[in-house]
Amino acid sequence: MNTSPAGEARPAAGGERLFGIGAAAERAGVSQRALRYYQQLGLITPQGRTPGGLRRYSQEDLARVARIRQLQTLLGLNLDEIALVLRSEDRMAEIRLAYHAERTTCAERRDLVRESLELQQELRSTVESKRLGIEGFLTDLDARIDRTRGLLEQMTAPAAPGPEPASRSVVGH
Amino acid sequence: MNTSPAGEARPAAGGERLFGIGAAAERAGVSQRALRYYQQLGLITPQGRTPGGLRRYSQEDLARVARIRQLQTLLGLNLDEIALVLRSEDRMAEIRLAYHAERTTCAERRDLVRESLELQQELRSTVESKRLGIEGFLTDLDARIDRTRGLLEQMTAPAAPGPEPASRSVVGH
DNA sequence: TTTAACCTTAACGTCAACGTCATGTTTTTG
DNA sequence: CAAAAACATGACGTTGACGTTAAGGTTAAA
Repeated sequence: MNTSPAGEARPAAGGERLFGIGAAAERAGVSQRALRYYQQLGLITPQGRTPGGLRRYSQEDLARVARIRQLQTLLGLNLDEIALVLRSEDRMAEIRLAYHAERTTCAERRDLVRESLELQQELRSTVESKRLGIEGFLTDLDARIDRTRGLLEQMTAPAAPGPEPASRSVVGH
Repeated sequence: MNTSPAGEARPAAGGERLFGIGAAAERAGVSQRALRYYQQLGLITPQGRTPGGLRRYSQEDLARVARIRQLQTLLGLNLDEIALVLRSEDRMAEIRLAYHAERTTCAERRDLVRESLELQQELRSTVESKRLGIEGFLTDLDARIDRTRGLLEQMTAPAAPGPEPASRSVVGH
């Protein structure tokens, strides 16, 4: 990671402020290399370039990077799978816009929407199962923690006043 | 992955049936290489070996492999982190047994228990945040799915009978 | 006992997701 | 405008988690 002093946002004329790759990387919490790599894989395209060829990232771009990271770390998808998801989402937005403008419903687009819906539902089911898994893991872990706490209590307070050796609930210290 | 015909369990004498690495791998849903690799990293040690040196896995071993996979795929931990978790769990079980046998509470062990508790709590917090993240992701995804469904409906049924163009709920097909 | 199936260790290969130069360009700052 | 800071492209390096031979031993079945 670079030790650059946090480059500023550059307002051009319209008002949408853009970031150089350094500032963008810092804000997104990834390396510059990662940003270039994502671009190479077609995951993002910085909103523009300076006349000299330097990348300029918009906040929208940054949000996209955040989404990439989310899909990566939360769901454990690899970058190819992420590309699929993002492309599908992009197509949806595009179609939505087109539909909003001209009210034409051509069958080709309908099929694309159907396709997107299926992918979303597939994604949903994998995420749901992941949620269940994590939930199960958590309750199990809580049980373990309870037991560990119990043991620790027993070890620290050896003289028990009450004559009940078979208790198993948390007292909420 | 091997195309071996699903080796059988080998009952020795006591009754605890053991599996060769092929059968173990198949049951655990990992490759033989993975099992050896886990062993190399100290994550598992097959319960025993044949006189000739072949690994024998118990069901307990298989459960351990399942836990490794769980920590890997569900939480996204790497094998080094998994090693830490498992070692801590092992120490806990050991101490629990020792405490059960001789009632002695030496300070050294108490500290280990405390240490384990802290690790468990740390793990819990990361898992909890992961759960929250996934939950958020899911509700967001559900909203997206809703919107996609809505668009699809609009595109398939263009002739609207009722004069209300601003509806936004699911009808539950 | 002789296979055939299964297993051993050792060593090199692979693949994703970047990290890390090297070298030259662009932009910003004083 | 000159130096400093930020960036571009290209190419090679790294790391984790295995995959894949290679060259043999072990075990179960016939």
